[in-house]
Amino acid sequence: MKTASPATPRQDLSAQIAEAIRDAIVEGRMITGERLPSEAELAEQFGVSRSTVREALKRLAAQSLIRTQRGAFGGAFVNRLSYEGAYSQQITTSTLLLSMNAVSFETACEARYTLERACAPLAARRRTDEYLATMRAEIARQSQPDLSDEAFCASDVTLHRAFVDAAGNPVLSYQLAGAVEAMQPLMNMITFTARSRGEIVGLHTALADALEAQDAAAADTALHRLEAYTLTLGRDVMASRSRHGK
Amino acid sequence: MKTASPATPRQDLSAQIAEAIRDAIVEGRMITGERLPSEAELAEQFGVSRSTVREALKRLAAQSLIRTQRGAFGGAFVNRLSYEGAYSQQITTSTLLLSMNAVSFETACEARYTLERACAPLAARRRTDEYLATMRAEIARQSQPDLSDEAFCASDVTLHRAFVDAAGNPVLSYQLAGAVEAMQPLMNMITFTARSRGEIVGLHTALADALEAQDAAAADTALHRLEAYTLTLGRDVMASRSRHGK
DNA sequence: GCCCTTATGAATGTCAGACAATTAAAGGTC
DNA sequence: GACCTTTAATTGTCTGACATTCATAAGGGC
Repeated sequence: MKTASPATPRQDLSAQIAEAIRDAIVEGRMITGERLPSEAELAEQFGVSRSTVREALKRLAAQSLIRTQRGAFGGAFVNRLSYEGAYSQQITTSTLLLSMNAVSFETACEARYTLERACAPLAARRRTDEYLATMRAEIARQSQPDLSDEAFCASDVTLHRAFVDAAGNPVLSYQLAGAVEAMQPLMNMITFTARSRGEIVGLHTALADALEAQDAAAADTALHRLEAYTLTLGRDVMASRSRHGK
Repeated sequence: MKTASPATPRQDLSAQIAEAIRDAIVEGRMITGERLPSEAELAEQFGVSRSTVREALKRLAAQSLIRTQRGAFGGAFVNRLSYEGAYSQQITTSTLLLSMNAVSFETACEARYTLERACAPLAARRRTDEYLATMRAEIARQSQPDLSDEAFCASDVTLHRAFVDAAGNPVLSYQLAGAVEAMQPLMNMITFTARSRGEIVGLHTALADALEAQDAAAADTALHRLEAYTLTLGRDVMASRSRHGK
């Protein structure tokens, strides 16, 4: 049946088939939850072997466009692409992009805080007690002197995500997830002294206070100062790294 | 050799292998441009068949973590994850998220313009003649009355991406690419009247003027008004859609 | 009739082996 | 040295088989 596309043998068959199915999903010809034909049927439809179809399906699964289920009445189903799924993909891509050293600490830092500041007006307007409580709790945790650097960073991420979520826009949260989480590996390289922790906790407190008072300008200021301070910390690490060779 | 992980048979072998290789790449044990062992070698190393390895590799290829080359001295190579690659993945994920109707037009619109406004201060400070010229050119195109709605939307995207790129931060551009491009399918549903086009072109001109004058506040205002206007247009479409069934 | 156990069949997951297609490099010819 | 041919390595594809999973149907005990 192979329709023999005239001059498109540039890609693998599996890539072409993956693309065809992806288009069907994106264009709404297949709806969420719908079951794809079985691998054997797809193989026949596209005029290829089952292995080729399977490779195509694995490509789609890697983008979490479909999920597969074994057993009777199993098969491949169109995924809903939940926010969580989108988040994790977003984070994976962003982390990759940064970890491949194509991006300087300065650039990543600037992007992250610029985006975060964008949330400030919405967060100040919409913040609920729930998110405020999360931020306060993380600030308390960050004040414990026996906290490891990794745990401090993780808490930092949690706090900032609470701030972003307080803006009450899931698409914004999704976009920011990448920016905030992807910075963590870079932040993890920083050894936090007691003094720098104190400084950061102070700025976090200012941020939480601003949100509580629904003062967007104050939140903006706190984030500006946090960016500046993070930048100096990061620069120190980068400088000492390049001094000690690689 | 199968190390028989104690209690992790939750995933397919191909997914496990993909994850193992992905970790190796992310953690820097494999560097950009490096060649992976051949499929046959990987199959032996992991104690699985070649098909299983291939499925794992397809998963990684779908995330553009690797690229494959046929022939002698071919194989799978660790990809650099260029900005373009990251862009397109970002766009795919964002588009999917929006197109699956899990997101309202209002939410998407708010997120998009909130993020774009975040770029205003940087863009106003750093804008070069190049990006200004691109914006002016797109405004001129949008003023042509015989332009199709699709072309109008595409030009809109180009203009807004020029604005974002003017901020001079590639990470920011990458993050925004998703927000801006993913809106296009939603915008494409809008039929632009001559009046609405005029309104939009006027706001675009105000945005370009603000950038030229390096006036961040004016750019912010223009984007606010653009958001408000886009929202009314979108609401009209949604309303008429729900009236006419479906 | 009701519940528990046991087939059954359809589907994915995995394997093994084969061949085709591609490609860079080595070797040969002039 | 330039050009052509061979070669070997590697991915791409196909075929057929078996293992595994799992909802449903069938059967048996009470």
